[in-house]
Amino acid sequence: MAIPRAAKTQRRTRIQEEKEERILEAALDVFSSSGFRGSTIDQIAEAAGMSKPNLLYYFRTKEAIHRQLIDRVLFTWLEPLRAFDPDGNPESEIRSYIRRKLEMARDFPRESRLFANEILQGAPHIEDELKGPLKQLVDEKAEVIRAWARMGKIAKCDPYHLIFSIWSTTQHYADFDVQVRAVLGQHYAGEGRFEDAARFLEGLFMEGLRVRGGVM
Amino acid sequence: MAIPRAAKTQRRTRIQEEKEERILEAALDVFSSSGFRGSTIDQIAEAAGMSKPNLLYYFRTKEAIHRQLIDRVLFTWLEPLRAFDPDGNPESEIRSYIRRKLEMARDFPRESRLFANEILQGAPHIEDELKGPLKQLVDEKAEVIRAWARMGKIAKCDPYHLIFSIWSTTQHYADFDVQVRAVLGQHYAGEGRFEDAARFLEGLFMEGLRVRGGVM
DNA sequence: GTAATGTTTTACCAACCGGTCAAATTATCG
DNA sequence: CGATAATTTGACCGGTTGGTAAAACATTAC
Repeated sequence: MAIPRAAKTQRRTRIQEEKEERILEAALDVFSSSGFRGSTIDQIAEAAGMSKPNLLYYFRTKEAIHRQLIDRVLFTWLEPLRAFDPDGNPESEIRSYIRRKLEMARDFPRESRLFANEILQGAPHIEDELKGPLKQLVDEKAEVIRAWARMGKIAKCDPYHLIFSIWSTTQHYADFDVQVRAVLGQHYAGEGRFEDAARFLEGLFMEGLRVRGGVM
Repeated sequence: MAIPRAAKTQRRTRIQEEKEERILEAALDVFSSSGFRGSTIDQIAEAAGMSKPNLLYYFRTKEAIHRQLIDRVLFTWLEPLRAFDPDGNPESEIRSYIRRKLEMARDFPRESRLFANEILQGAPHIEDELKGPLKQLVDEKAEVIRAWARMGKIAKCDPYHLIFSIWSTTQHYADFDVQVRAVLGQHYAGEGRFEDAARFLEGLFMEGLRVRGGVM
């Protein structure tokens, strides 16, 4: 009997693991460039090299694929912020946070766009995660930044808007890649733009946060 | 005979103007929150309070609505950058550019999201405008900024990445509004976040661009 | 080998989608 | 008023969409 929809079984087979991985990989491609509503199961199935009913054997609905993808991405996406060390040196912590976020924009642009698409369209699937775990993490790190400012290690500033500005400036290179490419023209070639961006952003934030007359 | 599809006539009637406006207004709502592919004519028609065939009497295709909307938005969207004055004071020019972009994010978030959706999904409808008029304008203003740096009025920096960072930080408050709301929680209420953002961003960019040891 | 389980395919469905058509209705103008 | 043009509606169409059912096929366990 062929009842079990890959869920009834306790143990996942080798084929299941492979196929699910292939589906998620394909879905990342499709969802990140068309958004949830604009993507079709057929597109994902084709990108994954299988038929639609076959794909639906592994994931019962389009939502199920999307949810699993979002969950996975959200976790790794916050990794750099989690790594923010309260006991570290403020300058190097912020500098390396910027650098890591920029590396992620460079190396995982699809993940960034998947996330951006979701937020842009009102985050219908992840509102809870934003208000829960995300807010909690940001609150925690904001307090760290505030403490640094109190100790005079960096200029006084609103830590939330500081974090927003680091998010937006770095993710811009993934999310608005087409625009960046159009504007930079020939200078876009290769990955040089990421080095230029890193230099610019590190300069901006380091000078912008420097305590006047002192060293960070 | 009822042939004319609102195009054959030279003169637009009062009804035509009103209805077209209502359709574009409704389409802005729908497109900005679902993207092009994710939006349906039915949704737009319902939001505009008319039947689908009636809507299609004014705009022949879904693309036609979208194109007109994009054209209109793109023009006003670049207005602040156009206003950038080469002969003005660098500090106040940059400061007021930031402020104006932030005001637009506050007052026209749907327009920002429409644009963001389009870029995110690969800008299939406006690639030419990005590579043409947009690039040209940015090139021109980048040269202005570079000149200011050469004259020692602001710190040396890559003008393109400066512009990108102003775009991204300001538009973030429109495009990622849901996330900003989730993270700020109760502090999101009202429009105070825009004043906080303005204060933070002006500080960041003003200090970040200040020539060390001198005044801008 | 064979029986049980796991995987893939073919055929299909109801709902939705962008868009058309012709007829009915309403506004405009002399 | 009547005629003409502008607008609105309802019925419809072919193609796509998310998803299902069942049978065919492959794999594994004994």
